Amino acid sequence: MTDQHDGVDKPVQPGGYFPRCQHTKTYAPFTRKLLADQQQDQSYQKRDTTATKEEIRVDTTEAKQYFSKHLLDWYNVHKRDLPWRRSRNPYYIWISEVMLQQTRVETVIPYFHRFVEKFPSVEALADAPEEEVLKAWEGLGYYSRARNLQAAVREVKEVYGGRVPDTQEEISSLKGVGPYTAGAVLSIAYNKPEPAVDGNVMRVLSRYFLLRDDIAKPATRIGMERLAKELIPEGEARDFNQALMELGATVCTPKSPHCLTCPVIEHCAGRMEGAVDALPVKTKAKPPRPEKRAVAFIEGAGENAGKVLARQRPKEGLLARMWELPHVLLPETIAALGPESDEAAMRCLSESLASEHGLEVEPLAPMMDAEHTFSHIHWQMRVYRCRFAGLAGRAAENGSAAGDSDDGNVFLWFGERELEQYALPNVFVKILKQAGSYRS
DNA sequence: AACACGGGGGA
DNA sequence: TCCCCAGTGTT
Repeated sequence: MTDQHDGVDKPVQPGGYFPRCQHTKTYAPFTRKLLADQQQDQSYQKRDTTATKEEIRVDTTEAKQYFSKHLLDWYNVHKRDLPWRRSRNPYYIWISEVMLQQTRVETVIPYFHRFVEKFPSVEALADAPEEEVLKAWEGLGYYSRARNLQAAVREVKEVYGGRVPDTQEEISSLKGVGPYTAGAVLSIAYNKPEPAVDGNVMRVLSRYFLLRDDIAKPATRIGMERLAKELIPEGEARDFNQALMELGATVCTPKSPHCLTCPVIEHCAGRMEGAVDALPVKTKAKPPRPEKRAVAFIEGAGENAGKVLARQRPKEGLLARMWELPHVLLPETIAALGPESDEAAMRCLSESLASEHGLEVEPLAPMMDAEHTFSHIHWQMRVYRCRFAGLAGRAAENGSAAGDSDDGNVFLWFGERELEQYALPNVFVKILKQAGSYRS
């Protein structure tokens, strides 16, 4: 946390470009104005008649104009050559923005190329089988993004005649399009003066304007959007919004920011306060809960020789509709026993698979360990080699479609061909690779 | 307001 | 290895 924010009123400090204010939180003058606007627009207008307030307003305007102009000039020289910047096709911009949610530029680039090649238009994506879209997203994470994107694209095709909407109301109503993505597409594709506030932007603004509000809180994002919108120079929304994000991504980085090359260092309030390293303020997420899981590695025989039995996950929830090796959550009583609990774990694996899926297996011996951390769960997995002893109700036939009643209960023998066709969470790709049953 | 939802990169 | 990153939807 910050060293400044101790809940005690600070005295007004003389000197400096942005003298500290007499509040429990120490804001620069125009910072206070931002918050005042947000909370009490009218009362602020009335108070804004004194000489002191007048000066503050002038200061604010200058600092904002300085920021916008220098940032824009910098961007025109230093912008990166990114695939989606070579197009103004709103559909491509949209794809890139959805992929860029929670995901780095370098990671997204190869996915973006493959995705637009495979689904070059709204119609192509709308008409594609969901399975193919999920496969194209494999490894990118947050798979509901892919599902929501396709649902939204189908709506664009049917309701808007294939044209990506260019109004806040319409585009925000699409699945998976929140405040950030809406602003990004409207500004970048259509040059509309809407803010696009992501993590980069909140970091940059919190430092430059010395905003100590917790960026994890929704109310802070609302305030940032208001500020970001004010900063957009007339007719320059497209480049300005990208400039703001570009600065956060390449200069005003989370750790060890490159202040000496920053185009707006001269008026950066965070820098002047020596508070850059402490900003932005963000409450920590709680650590992921640990889960011990037993995984069944079941090799086929006869016509399924060389294949491994996989299960399709339910259509809702974690890793929805993706494929995986069958596995079960071990109860605390077993998990607490530690590595010596293999006997108990194997019994639990066998019993759970039988009762939950009608899958009969005989666990033979531990094979390998694997770990996977989601943002909220930590999986500690032990893989057990198992002998296949039958699947109740229905044989594990390749190619059979899953009915609703089969949700979470569909099995398939996975070989090379299935690996190329169906999406698996990363952790299972790694397990299969390490098991040496398949080539990469 | 709190939680669910992946995976990658850097110190 | 551990720590950090961070949009949208749901409850």
